[in-house]
Amino acid sequence: MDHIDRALLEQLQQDATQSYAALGQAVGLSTGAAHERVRKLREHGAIRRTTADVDPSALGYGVLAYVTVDSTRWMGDTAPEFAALPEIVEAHIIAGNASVLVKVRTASTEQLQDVLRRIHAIDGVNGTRATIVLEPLFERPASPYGAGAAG
Amino acid sequence: MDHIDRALLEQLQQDATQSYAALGQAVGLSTGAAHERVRKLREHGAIRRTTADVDPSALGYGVLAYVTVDSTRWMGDTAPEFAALPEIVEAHIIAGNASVLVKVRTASTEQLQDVLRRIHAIDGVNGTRATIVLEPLFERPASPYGAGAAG
DNA sequence: ACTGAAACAACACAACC
DNA sequence: GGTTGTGTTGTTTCAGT
Repeated sequence: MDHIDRALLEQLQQDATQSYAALGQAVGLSTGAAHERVRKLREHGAIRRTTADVDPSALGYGVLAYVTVDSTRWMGDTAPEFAALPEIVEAHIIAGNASVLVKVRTASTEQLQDVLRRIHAIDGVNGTRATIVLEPLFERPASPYGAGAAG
Repeated sequence: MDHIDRALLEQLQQDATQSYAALGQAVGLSTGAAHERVRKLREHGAIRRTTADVDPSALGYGVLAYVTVDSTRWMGDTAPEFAALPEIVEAHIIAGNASVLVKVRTASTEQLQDVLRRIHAIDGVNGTRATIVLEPLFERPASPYGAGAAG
């Protein structure tokens, strides 16, 4: 994981459709070498997958909310329960007042309410607090670059 | 935006590297027709881009936090200020107690503290509350499917 | 709008440095 | 680990329906 690998990752985050020739040129490598580097980045899990960034509103999901979940038990093994709700796009164990923070996309506030109901049905859950997003300022499908972290 | 388009979007979210031939086969279309459909989905913005999903920890970003930001003024025009901090991967205007919710990735808690310091330096900001993620249960780079929303 | 085929470009593998 | 070359595969365009 050197500076060339990081440059490749940055390029591929911006546009994963470009050819290995273009990719190589961007980082100062031949087509074959760029290809081999990317293959290894995939193999080692640095690139988890390459995916289409789909506009949620194109699918009718106009409501975005973050929900903190209170519980009466340890929630570290509840990933399957939350993942079973397709409207939940992220779930995290957090430090602080609540146990779990989830990110939810729905078509309507009615549907959001239904998701809250289903979260309440999960064993150990005894409370939720939803925060509705009025306007997304931006969502980068990206990890930070140029922020000085070491790989 | 019919059921075939939705099937294409789902396929491409799972794996954007597959060939148009495979894509067409998955949705019951010829190579050329699949290609034309995907071209239009890109053109109309349903597919914003195709991107590599990079593991943040591979880049040394092991700390994930959500920060609510309090302010003394309307924050609807502050997207550039927040976007200028590369560690901020999402920013939203929210309803509720705080004005803005941001998602932050850093290499360390020290670096997180530095981000908080720079958020405080934004005009109108008069408070932050950080919630540290102890363990991400899952993050889907996906919009929900099969959740009953209309396109 | 989809099909099928032909021209073109990119990928994947190999031999070598 | 890199480059350059070559057969194979996928992409892209277009006439026909």
